[in-house]
Formats: sequence, structure tokens, C-alpha cells
Amino acid sequence: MISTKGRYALRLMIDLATQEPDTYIPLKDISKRQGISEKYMENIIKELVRQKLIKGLRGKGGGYKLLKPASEYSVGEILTAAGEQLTPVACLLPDAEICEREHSCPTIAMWRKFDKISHDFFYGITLAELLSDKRQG
Amino acid sequence: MISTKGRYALRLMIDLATQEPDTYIPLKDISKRQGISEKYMENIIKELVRQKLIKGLRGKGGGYKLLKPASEYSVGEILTAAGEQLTPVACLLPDAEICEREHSCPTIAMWRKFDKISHDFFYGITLAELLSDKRQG
DNA sequence: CTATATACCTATTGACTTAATAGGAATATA
DNA sequence: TATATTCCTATTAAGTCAATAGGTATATAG
Repeated sequence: MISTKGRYALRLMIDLATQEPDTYIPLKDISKRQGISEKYMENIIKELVRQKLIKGLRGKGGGYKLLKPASEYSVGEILTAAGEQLTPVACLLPDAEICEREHSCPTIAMWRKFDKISHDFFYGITLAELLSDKRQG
Repeated sequence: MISTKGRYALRLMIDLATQEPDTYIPLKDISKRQGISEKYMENIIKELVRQKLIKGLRGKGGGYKLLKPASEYSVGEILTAAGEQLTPVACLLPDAEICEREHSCPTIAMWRKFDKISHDFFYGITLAELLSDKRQG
């Protein structure tokens, strides 16, 4: 299950995407709008900065802003950056140790199939699409 | 991510499905074949019995057996019985508290869509299919 | 009848993760 | 120079995960 980290990261990015483009938005404002503790959000936004999804600027007049148009962010990359694991089982992770049962494993094909479905789903939705879906419905 | 509980439950059911039908198989045998601690497996199989997926018989000559043909068990019901959560976010759980943000939530539609995809996927695969896929590949 | 093999039950542990908080250092701008 | 902000390191309480431990109940085999 997706934890608060991923869900908050998504809300954070959505919030930024709905603000005046190319202006730095203070975290205080975002956390107020979203009703999430500023301190907790700090932990999450830090990762997004570290992974170059957004840019932070310190000092008075500072804040955070997107680095690309909302249509170029996928939900998958946001969730992953926030530390969420979209892979269904540990043995499919890139750094998983070799499984000696794999050649006879009756489930591996199923997991791979689901892994692809999840990946395609979340990397196939953009931030912009989330916003426009909301507008419509 | 699916934890050992769900994965072991699946291996357990697969193991039972490949044994002589309608005979009671001791847990000791299963755990030996699967290379999983008998004590740990006990915790998992207990749930499967409690939820009537399999039947246990005590005493000498006892063990566990399936209650239906393998083609009538879905992977989804096995994982769920083992305690796995197939729902992607907490707010979609049956006992979730009402979310006052739901009417304006930009992500809920996406989560619902993915929830349906996951559910359809896992409840659409049977134990028998897992076994026959293995035979082929 | 008795020994034995088995399921079943309750509890405990150590490691790890999650969600959140705390206090301060660095740095821009007004 | 005061102030608003990001950025950094650490801590905590609660919860989950994976596994182990020791025992009780019960059926069968001999």
C-alpha cells in the first residue's frame, strides 16, 4: 500500500502545479493549504529536491517550484522519488539477490506481469492529467 | 509490496495442490519441501484454515488438504486470506473513515482505477492456472 | 491402552519501518 | 540588519514483520 509519504508527495506536486508557474512557493503555504504538518512535509519535499523533481530557493522570497510543465511529470516518478515501491515482490527489485528457485517458481511470471501493469499504469499518468480529471469530475 | 506472509501462503497452497488430492498432508512435509520454517508456516496456515480455504485434521495421519479443486481458488482470495492488502491506499478500505477531501481529491479516481485493475488481475488468476503456466514454461 | 504424530493455541522477541517532531544552521532578500 | 525561508541531523513512539518458543488437544497406529 502507498503510504503517506507517496500520497503527500503527490499532493505537494499537485499543489505546486496549481500555483503561479515559475514562482517560488513557500512550504508553509503548501502545508497550510494541504493541512499537513510543515515539519513532516519537509522530510518529503527534501527528497523531491534531492532527486531534482523540483527546485528549492532559500531565504526571504524563497520556496519551491516545478522544473518542468506538469504534463511532463508522471505519477510513477513522483511516487518512486518519495520512496514508494511499485514493484509487487522483493525478488523483482533491481538489487535483489539471485533466487535459486526462480527457474521452477510457479508465481514469478504472474508477478512480472503485474509489475509491468503497475509500472505502465503509474508512469502513464501525468500530473497534468490528474488536474484535468479533477476539473472535469 | 506483498510480504512473506502472502508469498508463503501461495507456495503453501500450490504445494497442497500438487499433492495427492483428498489426502491430509502434514505441515512438516510442506515446510521441508518449501524450505520454510515449520513454526513460521504455522502462523500462516492457521489463517487459511480459520478462513476455510483449507481443512486441518489433528492427530497421527493428520495434516491439511484443499477443500476445492485448484481451479476454484483465486490468487486474490489466497493473498487476502493471508492478510495481504491489495488496495493501493487506505482511504479505499471498507472500514476507512470518511474523507472530507474526497469530493475535491485529484487522485481518488486514479486510485480507484488501479484498485479495480489489481483486484481483477489477482482474482482472475486461479491456483490451477499458476500450476499449468509453470508446466509450460 | 499407550505411544506417537499431528494440528492448534498464546505469547514473546528483535529488527525494521512509519509518521511525526525538534532544534538549529545556512542563506537569500527586503 | 532583521526576517523569512530552505536545509540538515537527530530523536521518538507506535506499529509491523519475520521468526521463534513452549505447550495443549486430539486422532491414529500398533
